[in-house]
Amino acid sequence: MSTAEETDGDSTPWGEVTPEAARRLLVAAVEAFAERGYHATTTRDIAGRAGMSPAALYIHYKTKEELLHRISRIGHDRALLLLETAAGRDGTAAERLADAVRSFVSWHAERHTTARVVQYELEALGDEHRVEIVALRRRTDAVVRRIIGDGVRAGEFDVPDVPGTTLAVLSLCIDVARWFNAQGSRTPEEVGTLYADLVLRMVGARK
Amino acid sequence: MSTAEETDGDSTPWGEVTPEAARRLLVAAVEAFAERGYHATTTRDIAGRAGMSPAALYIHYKTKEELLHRISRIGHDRALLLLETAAGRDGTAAERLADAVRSFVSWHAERHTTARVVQYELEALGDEHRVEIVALRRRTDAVVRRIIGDGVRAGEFDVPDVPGTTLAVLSLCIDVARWFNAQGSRTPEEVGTLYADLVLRMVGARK
DNA sequence: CGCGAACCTGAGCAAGCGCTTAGAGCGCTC
DNA sequence: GAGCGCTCTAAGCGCTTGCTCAGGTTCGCG
Repeated sequence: MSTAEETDGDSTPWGEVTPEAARRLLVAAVEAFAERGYHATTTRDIAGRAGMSPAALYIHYKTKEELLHRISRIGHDRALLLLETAAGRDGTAAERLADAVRSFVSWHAERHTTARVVQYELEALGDEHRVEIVALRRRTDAVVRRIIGDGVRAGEFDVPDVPGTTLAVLSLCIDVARWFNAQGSRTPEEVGTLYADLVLRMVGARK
Repeated sequence: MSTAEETDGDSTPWGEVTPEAARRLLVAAVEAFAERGYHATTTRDIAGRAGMSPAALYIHYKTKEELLHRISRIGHDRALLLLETAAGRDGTAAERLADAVRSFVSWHAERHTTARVVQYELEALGDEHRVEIVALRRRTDAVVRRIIGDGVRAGEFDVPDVPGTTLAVLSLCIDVARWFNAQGSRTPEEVGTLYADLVLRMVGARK
């Protein structure tokens, strides 16, 4: 944990953001956006949380919207990586689906501050940036749809409506970011396990 | 449909809001809040959509936040009424749960513009108003939990974690407001039916 | 030591914000 | 038909917003 730097795990969440001042600003922005929402957050608030003057923000980022885009891009990349890793492992469709849901959901719970911004501030992005992010989300959808489709073809699952069920599964997982509370009684891993079970039921996985 | 006025159904969505100018403003606010979010919406935009000057808004509402509160209050009341009606009917727990989910979800799809504001702009409310709305949401949660609990006690459902499953079911239903698109390929009723089936699977209802 | 690049601040600009005020128009009653 | 209450508008106030810019500090490097 101390010497790890670019191992791409979750050890240093914003390790790819340099220099350090830019990372501090970005972390401050994540907190502020998650608490109040993008539009209700001022650049003065972000700079203040990072211990800087408002003008310092514009040395590292062209606009407030660019900050949101960086957060959204990195967050989507990480979430997609989690899903694709689980989907690519060996095992039955049920095992891969459970694994994917468990890691995707526990990430949304563990890092719910980031996830809230990533999942619910999409519409504040500018047109070009939004197009880029929407493409990532389509890949996310495709990964889940593929696992469910595999399970249906293998006779493991009973799913009358694959696209609809895919949508519902992803919607269920994403919404964890909205309600999860760190002070609550469940750990991120517990929520991940619960949700993996619920999703297996949704696709009619044989026990 | 033509002569119905105060029958409390969904025939005249904002029928309880009078006078007509106040209703026009409220409908305009719902559209604007749903499209851009509360904080990104200006009072000039709301008044403009209602065909009035900005000052006209303040004859009918004390502040912009009061508008949001009225929308949120009426929307929560309606959604809660749908759930309680379904929950209070005769039938097995599975029938009541399916009924509740179907009507709750198809309302969120049909009136997704309103529902988006109601469900996702909670945090923009002032402290007192938010407390009031949160109380309504707890009642919503209690209704669903009760049906699921009934089903477990009757041996109809297999649910290891009732509070967790209740949370997941409501989360799934509510999130319909976020992704539903009127131009999409599914009707609100189709989504309601699909979701009722998925929820019955989640609670392990016997076929 | 001298110099340039990188980083940051204090002050502030133009624009837009929520909301207020003075008064106009209109339909109602007595 | 004068007076009154209700509804609405034009104008604008005070403030905050995202963002800029000239200048200062710090640092590595010759």
